[in-house]
Amino acid sequence: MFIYDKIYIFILQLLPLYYSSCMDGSRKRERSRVQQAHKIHPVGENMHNALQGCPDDDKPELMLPCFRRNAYDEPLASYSNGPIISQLLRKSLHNKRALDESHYYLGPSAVSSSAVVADSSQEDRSSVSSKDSAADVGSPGFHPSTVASPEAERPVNDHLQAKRARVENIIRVMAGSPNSRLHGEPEKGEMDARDSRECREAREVYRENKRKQRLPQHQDHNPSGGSGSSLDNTKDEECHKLKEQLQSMQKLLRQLQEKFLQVYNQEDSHRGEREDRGGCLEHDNLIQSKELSYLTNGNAFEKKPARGSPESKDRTKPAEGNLLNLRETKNLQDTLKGELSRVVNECVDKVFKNVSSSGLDLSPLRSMCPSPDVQTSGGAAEIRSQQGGCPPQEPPHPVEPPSHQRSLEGHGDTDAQSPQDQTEALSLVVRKPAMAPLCSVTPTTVKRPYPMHQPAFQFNYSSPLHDTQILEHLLKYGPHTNFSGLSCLPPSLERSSPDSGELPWDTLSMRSKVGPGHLGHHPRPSSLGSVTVDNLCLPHVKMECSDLQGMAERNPYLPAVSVALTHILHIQEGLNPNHLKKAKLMFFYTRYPSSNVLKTYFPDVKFNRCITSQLIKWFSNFREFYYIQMEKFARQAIVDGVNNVDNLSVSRDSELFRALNMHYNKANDFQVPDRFLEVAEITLHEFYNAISTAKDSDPSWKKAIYKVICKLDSDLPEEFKTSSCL
DNA sequence: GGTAATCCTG
DNA sequence: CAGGATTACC
Repeated sequence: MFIYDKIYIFILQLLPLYYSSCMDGSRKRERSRVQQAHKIHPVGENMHNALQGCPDDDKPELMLPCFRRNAYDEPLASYSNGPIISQLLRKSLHNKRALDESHYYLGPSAVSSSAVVADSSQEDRSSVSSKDSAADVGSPGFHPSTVASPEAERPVNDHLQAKRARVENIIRVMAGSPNSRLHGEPEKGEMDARDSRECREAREVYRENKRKQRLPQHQDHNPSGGSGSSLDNTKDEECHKLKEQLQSMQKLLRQLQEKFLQVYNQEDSHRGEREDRGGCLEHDNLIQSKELSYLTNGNAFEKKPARGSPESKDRTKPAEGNLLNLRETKNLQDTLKGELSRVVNECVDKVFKNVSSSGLDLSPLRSMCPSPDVQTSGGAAEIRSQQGGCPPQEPPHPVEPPSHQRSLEGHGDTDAQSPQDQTEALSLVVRKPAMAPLCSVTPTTVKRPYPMHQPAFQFNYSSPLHDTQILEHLLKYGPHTNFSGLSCLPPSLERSSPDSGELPWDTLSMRSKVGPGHLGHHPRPSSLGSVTVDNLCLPHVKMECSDLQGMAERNPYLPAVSVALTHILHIQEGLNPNHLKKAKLMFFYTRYPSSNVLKTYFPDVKFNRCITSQLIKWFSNFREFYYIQMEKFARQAIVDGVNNVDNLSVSRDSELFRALNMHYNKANDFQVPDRFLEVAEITLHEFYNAISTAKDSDPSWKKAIYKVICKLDSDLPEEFKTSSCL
């Protein structure tokens, strides 16, 4: 089996999970649009949809050894060079020539050593034939060429370059920004696949929603979590899958490394023979060595003589040649390690970034996860040191960092849009996901558009996303948590495949817990769903986290995971500032919510006696403020000489409303329902009448008013139920 | 007795 | 907004 075939297959195996984990914002927007059109909403999908969810939706067999041409044709067209793989393949070219020319040049059908190779080759051929027929192995122009003749080996090089280009492009696509797909309209097949996928999602959501709505909502406090068992099981499964996929990824890496070593050990045995074949091979080896040394950041090869230099000619000496081989092998190994490490890390980063790119600020994530940008520069050193070698770090792709930055900057403005970021006392070690409080819950439009809350996406963090938030949420809610109410998830992150262990990062499809940005402007197609009630069993999660963290720490290829998981251990529960904000907004509808209502509308809160009391206390405080304001303004009206209650009205311009709005809707990003104005006016009238009739002399004169007001509660919009953060 | 609402205080 | 005290209700 030839090295590039192995690389090729391996890369193609990695590709789907890359795609599955990397989804760009435009895709999400597109998805959102489609969802709206279909009146369905995005949700966590089961893993079964993983493959269909890939950009290559229509190629579910992508994971199989027999790859369809389309699986890599598309990436191929988008990118050009890939130094690392280029070097590897170039080297493999020499190896092949030296080892067994006929073996390879007989064509794919003759390659019987491995069905996988044969399939791959055939697929290669078919894939290339259309656009690259000149390089086709089986094409007429392709003939076994003598190694010594640079001219004659041109067809070979063409073919190999074609393959190399594909591998490189795949690598590049994996390593680079998935935004490449953004620049074009989604293909029809993709769209169709997506639509069908979303239909499945909708059904899934509906089921989950129904399940959630059956959750006990009575007030009997159930600290153990009435609905916890199944959810905990789900979380169990997700964590387990996550671990399995991590291991799968590691295994793939190891396998590839071993195969590389195997191939090159084999190569060593033929080294002398090859070297006798003439200067051409030697020349190419020199080129490769030199370029490898360049790519490997030169620790081992930095002193490598320049191409064609006198010193290089001496390399034909056996001892030196062997030494070189050893070093090349080592270097190649390191190169591969480094490259794969980078790719894996980038996959991880992509996962996080795409989660956060759903309208989230990414900067915190970048600071947390060694992003590819970082890795290729300063971070590379760390990785090298971790690996004990010096995996070459390919110079940063000229395109990639900008694309990342673009995507980051695209949402960067969300970073600044935290005028109302809650800073309330909050727990401590790790902040709960700071959800954007900025949602207009009413189905109507917001009073006015607030540019700062106009993200490109439906949901959006108003404050920088804490680095642990996503992973915290992942473990808290599980990869398949129904975030229907928070349907900001990139489609890619909602894919997973239970029956495929080859999608290691699919279950990293973290659901970010974000708040709806502008419900008014983006009628949320998620009314069906609701946030899965969190009955997190914290000790369990901690255990799982520990496992994951241990894995991550043991695996130097996953520094980002290691770092991230380290933070997960501090997951805490309870009400967070966003819950408070939500409660305040709910007050516009209900002044006297029952505990059942609270439980219904805070589905992401694990209710216990303390939490319930706290929530009730919140509303009590809200009422207190509300009545104080009413009394104050009623007395003021009397002082001001208002002699008719009919002259006492509450409008959005009135001082009373402003005071209330400032208290419950400080950011003023919520469209206060008109009903609240009516209730406020009624309350004001009640106070006015009571005071004007001197009923306030009675110590309990307010009770009558309370009795009236408590009947004026209105129903809460569904949006409150479906989203934990508004 | 338990729960929750209100009142009061910080 | 939380904590404590008081009160009301079941």
